[in-house]
Amino acid sequence: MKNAYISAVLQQLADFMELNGENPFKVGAYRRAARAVENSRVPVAEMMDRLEDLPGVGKGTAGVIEEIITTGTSRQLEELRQKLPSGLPDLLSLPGMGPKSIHALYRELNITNLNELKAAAEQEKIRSLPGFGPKKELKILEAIEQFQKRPERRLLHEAMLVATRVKDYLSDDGRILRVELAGSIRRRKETIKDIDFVVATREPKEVGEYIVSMPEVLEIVNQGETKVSVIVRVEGIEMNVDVRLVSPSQFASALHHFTGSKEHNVRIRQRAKQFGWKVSEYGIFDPETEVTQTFDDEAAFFAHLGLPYIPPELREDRGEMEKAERGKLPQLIEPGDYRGDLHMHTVYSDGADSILKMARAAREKGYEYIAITDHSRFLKVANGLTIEELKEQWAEIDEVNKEFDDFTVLKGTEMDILPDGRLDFPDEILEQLDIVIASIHSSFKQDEQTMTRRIVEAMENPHVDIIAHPTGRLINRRHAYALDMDHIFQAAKDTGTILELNANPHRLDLNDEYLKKAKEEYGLTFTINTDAHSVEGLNNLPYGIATARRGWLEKGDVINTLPLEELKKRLKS
DNA sequence: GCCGTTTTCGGCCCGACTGTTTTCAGTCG
Repeated sequence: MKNAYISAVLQQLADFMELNGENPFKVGAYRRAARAVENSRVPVAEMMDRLEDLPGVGKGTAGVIEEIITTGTSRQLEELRQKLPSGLPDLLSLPGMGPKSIHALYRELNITNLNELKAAAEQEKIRSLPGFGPKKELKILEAIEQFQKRPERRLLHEAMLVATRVKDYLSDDGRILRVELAGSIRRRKETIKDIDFVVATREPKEVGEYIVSMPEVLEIVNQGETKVSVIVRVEGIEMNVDVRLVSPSQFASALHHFTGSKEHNVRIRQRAKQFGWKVSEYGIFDPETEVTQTFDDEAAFFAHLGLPYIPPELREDRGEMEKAERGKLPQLIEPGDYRGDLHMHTVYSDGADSILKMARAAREKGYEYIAITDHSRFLKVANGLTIEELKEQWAEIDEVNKEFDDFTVLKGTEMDILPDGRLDFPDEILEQLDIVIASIHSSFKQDEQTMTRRIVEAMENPHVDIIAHPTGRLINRRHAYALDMDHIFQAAKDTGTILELNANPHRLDLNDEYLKKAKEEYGLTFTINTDAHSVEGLNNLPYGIATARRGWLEKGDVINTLPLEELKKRLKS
């Protein structure tokens, strides 16, 4: 039984308990247990005898976890399901609706799902309940409308485009003394709902006026002394932007606070409490001296709590606090560590630019090498190369290499793994290439066993160096193929195959969580590549680096940081 | 329900905002 399943049952149990009016701390305890299970590196089902080793798991929740492992569910959850309508937990996801309101509506008006809630609000039945009124009724209707429209989370690169425009505008005003991105976009999550900024100023009112008069603003959601919230449209992308206005001395604390994540902030406050202090967005308050300590930057903020600087990408409560406390934070990979891109396409297959143009653009970026990896003959839609065309390309690469004495173009391929698991080129071709990437572009719907075997067999070929975009997901568009990832990671370890982190912001594949798991549990090595189909595509690298950092990767985990000669040694012969 | 350099009971992260009140409960990030 997978940890994700056990964790989901615990979450459901917590939702139902909350709706049932249980002690909020008890509910919180179950949520914490769910998180601990989700984050456990070991399958929890294999550690039944020491469940209480998990942080936040005690006698009570250990018993429930054991029950879930043995019976697939929990008796308490089933009883609550009998008692409460199954649609109630869905209502928790409506903004402005918490357990108390939902339970009151159920108790007083027998509302059990979204449709009944909508009908009751439209018939103005809600306003007469104690604690509710006309405004709340209207808010409920708006929330339902918003929810049904489902404003999908935007991809990171779209959010960055909007954020960059807004930041430029903010930086132009002399009354704004400091400005930084905060929230999930600063942590570089793969999708973003709102763009958060923290701004330091002594004239919040005037700056608020300046913000709402930005030409790209479509709508002012909220304009106060401490927060301005607007909807902007930049190049057709509409997003919500929240700007927090603070005094210069509060800036560092506010930046930390609004960067989050929420879970990370909880851990920070708990630590401060050990010293008897209170952390808020304004600083760290010591009740004994009644002094609120402020900081010049985040590093000073962390130092005050006896911690090293924790990079934003790690602030997810995935173990960074424990590591920071012991001085064992990873030295995350930096953009400057990167020496060359090993996956890109040219006019030979479905790319837009020539080998020479790609090479020159990469050299301009300061790279020492690239690999040209056009598609193979099976992939007709992408104009995949025949063996003859591949050999013509080798001749051209040799010509291009004559132009440089400080830069090298490697001969590669992105070769298809065929639906039956065979590879698209024979070994006598593969052995002549510097680098062989294998990947799947067909028959996505095969079952888990077949799909996993396809990839594992490709890894077992002694010439295959890399598996590109291993799970095949397209964020917000297509799910990952059905794969047994533990099996894939084990096979990568056994065969010395390198897994790609594809930096295309639509892919980011492997994702942050798989990277962390593959590194920590299997000790794998990775490669970060843009999969560029044009010179512009090379610019996607920062999204790959950011995702690698979210996956706790260090320089030594990524082959693109190696000098050319060492890279060649690391690749299979 | 969990937990302990304030340790086996009594807390559990903090402050702002909103809409409902007439001093506060609920929700959010």
